[in-house]
Amino acid sequence: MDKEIIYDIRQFNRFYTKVLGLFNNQILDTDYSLTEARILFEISERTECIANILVQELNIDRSYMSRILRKLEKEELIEKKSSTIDSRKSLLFLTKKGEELLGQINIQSDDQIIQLFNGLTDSEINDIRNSMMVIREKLHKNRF
Amino acid sequence: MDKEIIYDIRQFNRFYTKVLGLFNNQILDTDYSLTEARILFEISERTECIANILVQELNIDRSYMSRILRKLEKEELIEKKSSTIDSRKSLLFLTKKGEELLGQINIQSDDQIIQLFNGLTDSEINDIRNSMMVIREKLHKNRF
DNA sequence: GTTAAATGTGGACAAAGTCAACTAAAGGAG
DNA sequence: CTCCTTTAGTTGACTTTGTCCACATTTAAC
Repeated sequence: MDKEIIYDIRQFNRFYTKVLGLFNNQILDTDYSLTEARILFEISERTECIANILVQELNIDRSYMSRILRKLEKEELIEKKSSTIDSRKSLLFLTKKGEELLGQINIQSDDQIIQLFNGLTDSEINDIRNSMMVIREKLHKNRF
Repeated sequence: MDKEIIYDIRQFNRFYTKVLGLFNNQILDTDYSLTEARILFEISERTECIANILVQELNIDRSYMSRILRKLEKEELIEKKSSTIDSRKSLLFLTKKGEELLGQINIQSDDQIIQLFNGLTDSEINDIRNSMMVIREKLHKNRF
């Protein structure tokens, strides 16, 4: 593989690390971290969500996940319901309060995107979007 | 701005958070963190690098940066030379050992890229690369 | 039925990051 | 030059985040 291509990819990775870093630090007038937000998001997207899926999906240590979930439960953002078919597992659900928080987070995240694209023309925005789709599709095929 | 576009962008951001996460956790059979690697990289890229530039560029707290640099100096990866024209500043340089480490890190990082693209055709790789260039250019114009 | 694997928890700890107070030097404005 | 402000960096005390290991329980596999 060409050195120059690798160079460009790494340059993009550094660049996008910075973009995401700004996004994720800025994340939230709420008192919750990016990780917690991602967990809430994943729970809301899945019909039968258990801790171990989150561990794999978000690449977080099991014990750490356990503690985060306990905290979220304590703050009544999520509920755990022990599975009837496999009592090792707990099914995870957002509470009303959790859904509301996630809603807030989504609004703020949308705002961040809007700011990121502020000043660009519709056509430029569309170019970026299409480029993102290309990257995601191609790499997705390839294990991600 | 269209809801659907925002949705796609955020999907990409989640996706690429995961990609970079894997990269950066995997980062290194060496005993150094991503942040330390980035600092070494930035020092090597600049002719007159001082701590405060790194603070701004990498978005890291001043006090934290101070400690990291002290550690890197102690491990003889970098050197500080107090500026003659402004004695508040220290100019930062990689030592031989630091350059060697960065070299190793670069080799490993290149390998990661190669793995990421493993199985894709040259044409697909080029599509991805071009897409990355588009994103970087357009967003770069826009403050990043 | 015994062994192995999966799921989750808890303790103890280490690494990463933050906040505020501080020193010291440089850059003005008068 | 003197006073004030800004910039660069350091230090202490702290919180948050993340890791490692041992463990209990339950299910799956042979």
